[in-house]
Amino acid sequence: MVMKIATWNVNSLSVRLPQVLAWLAANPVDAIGLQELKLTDDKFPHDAFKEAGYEAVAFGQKTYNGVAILSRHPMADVVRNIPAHEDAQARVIIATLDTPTGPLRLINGYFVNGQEPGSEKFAYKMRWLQALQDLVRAEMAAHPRLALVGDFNVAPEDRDSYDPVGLRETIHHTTEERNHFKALLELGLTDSFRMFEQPEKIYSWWDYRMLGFQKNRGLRIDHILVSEALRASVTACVVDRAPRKNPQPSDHAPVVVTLG
DNA sequence: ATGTCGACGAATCGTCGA
Repeated sequence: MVMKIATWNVNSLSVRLPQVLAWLAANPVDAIGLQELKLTDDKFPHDAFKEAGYEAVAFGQKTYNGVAILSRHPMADVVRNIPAHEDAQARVIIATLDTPTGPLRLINGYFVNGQEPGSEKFAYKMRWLQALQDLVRAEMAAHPRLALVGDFNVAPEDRDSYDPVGLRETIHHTTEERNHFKALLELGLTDSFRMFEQPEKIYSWWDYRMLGFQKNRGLRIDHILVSEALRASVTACVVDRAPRKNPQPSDHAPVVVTLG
């Protein structure tokens, strides 16, 4: 029973809905975490996704942020944001997917960007990452089959950046951010992309400016982490660059994990 | 500092965030 789970920062679901529907038609994944919806829940296109075969749970807000999970399998026990962490920004949604191989806890996050080290936004990123870590620890204790997906806004290693030297200790590259990523791995999660031999210079985000995509000046900041119980069934993890070539693309590409 | 998107409010652009 092959199952696929994806993550995609769509940078405005209103603008990107046709592309998301087209991608799902070509890639009928079991579930996908979406980030940066930039719309309120009353505007969430439940009907369009239902026609495509997906139930959705959403946690949106006006203008910024906003996350959702689409699933072909029934969802339950939905959590919005980090319960122990007061936050005006809609960045996390969690659901249990009732899959043929058993329940799968899916945590979908739009991690804080952080602007630049030393800024107030960076301090918020650090607090948020700590709160998320505590939440993931608790979720893992309750749900052995767990995946953490989303736009992490962290390039975990130098090979995840087009210019690790020039961008050393800048945002997405700092030791503090990378330590938070490592802390998630130390909880027992595995970066599914790095379970496999991958081509060099594979990224999931490219700046809109300066022909970033055309020059492959990107970062791998969108990730799918899996728990020990899921790890054995992972057979592939790929970035799908194709949607980045669309007219009016998101600045991010989808990442897809296959569970065999 | 710049570049390019997208949302927003109050403009037919300026500002913010990424």
